[in-house]
Amino acid sequence: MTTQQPRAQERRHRILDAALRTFSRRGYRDTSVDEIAEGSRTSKGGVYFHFPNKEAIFLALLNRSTAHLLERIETAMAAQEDPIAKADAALLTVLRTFANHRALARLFMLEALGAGRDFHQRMSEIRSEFAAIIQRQLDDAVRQGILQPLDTEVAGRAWFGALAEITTNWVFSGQPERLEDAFTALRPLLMRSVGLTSNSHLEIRQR
Amino acid sequence: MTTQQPRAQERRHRILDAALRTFSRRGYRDTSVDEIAEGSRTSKGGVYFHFPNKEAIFLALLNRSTAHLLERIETAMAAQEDPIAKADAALLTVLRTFANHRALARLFMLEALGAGRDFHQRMSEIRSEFAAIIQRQLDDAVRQGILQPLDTEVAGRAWFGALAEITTNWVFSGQPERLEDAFTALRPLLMRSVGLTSNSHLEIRQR
DNA sequence: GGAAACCAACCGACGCGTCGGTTGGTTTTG
DNA sequence: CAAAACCAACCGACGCGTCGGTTGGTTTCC
Repeated sequence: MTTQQPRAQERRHRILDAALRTFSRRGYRDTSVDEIAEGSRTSKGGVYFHFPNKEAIFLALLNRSTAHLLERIETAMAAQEDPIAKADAALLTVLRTFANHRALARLFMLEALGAGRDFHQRMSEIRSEFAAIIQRQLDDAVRQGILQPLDTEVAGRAWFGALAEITTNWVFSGQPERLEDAFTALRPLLMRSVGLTSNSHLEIRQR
Repeated sequence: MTTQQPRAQERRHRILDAALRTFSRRGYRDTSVDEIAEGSRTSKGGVYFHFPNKEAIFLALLNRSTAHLLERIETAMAAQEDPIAKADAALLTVLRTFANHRALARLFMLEALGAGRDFHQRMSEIRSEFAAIIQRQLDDAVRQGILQPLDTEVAGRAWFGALAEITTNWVFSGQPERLEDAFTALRPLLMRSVGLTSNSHLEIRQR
């Protein structure tokens, strides 16, 4: 293997970056591979050297983005002790990431769902993955006696769903201007929903 | 518009019914007009007599379905006195309708997003419309002193988002088997989220 | 009979994926 | 060490199927 890989690696990244830009601006179906090639200062042939087909580009992008987001979530959660604080940190991380990368938010909230049958399976997994992160923390909280027992699976999904709806609406309409603002209103709702009075347990933390 | 013949009206309905079936089974983009024509025992030309283009078919379908669902919600809400009960009835109506018409759920939760840019606007409106219905009831509840003041807009969206997530997951995975079952777990969460203890206010009502 | 409703056949654009060919760096060899 | 051989990476024109939409003629209904 004649080591020419760094250049190729970088090209591959460029392709995925261009794909994110274009998919999130024009949607999966309306994006042509030619556009991605142009956006990544490559050629169609170059794109097809790195990916077998258009679908694979999208899937790779989805996986890369998911992995990146999960990583950030892990880090943020690791900085917290309390399971509720961990769950809270996870939500906040998602919100902040999307707030700073609207294209990413578009991708996850709109385009990925609309990209067609073949991606539904993967999207279902990803959504469940995020909900499961919440669920695990709630389970811990119940185990530690912080929460009364409850259906944590539904609660995890409900929390995620609430967050997703706020985010989707922001993607659609740009409201509220600062996405994080919505969270200050959402947080007490979520806390109360699992039986925590606003100030009983969770102290609002740094930043 | 020179009085539509009853036969033509019926044909138009058949087209929309076929469109619902096909769009929800194969998605907007993957559905060809030929398929809709075939599914409605018409011809392509016949379809194009009733609708100017494919987009209009989808939009008409979306609007018809939305109107129908809103109507059911209105009816269900009218049977309740209490604003919280009204909100609850609205959610339950949505859930039941989707539970009985999975194709409709697919359409709203998945395919509508994949139909392209032009539909995002309309979908945003529809989502906001549903959230606003909840919001109005919460506002009433606050006004009547049933609830402590809270950000009802966020709460309305959060409620809707939680419901949507549960439903979307059901569309994806078929879990839980009976969609209504999820609501029995979700309801107390929602109630608590706005500061109602499970049994303080709302009595579980008939059916 | 004539307008409304319907139809089969047709058209043209578009986009995915392919494929023959190029490039520029790396390894081999005399 | 330099020429020859090699190869991963890259390029872009084009074939081909698909599909939205059109058209000109036919049937149905008043």
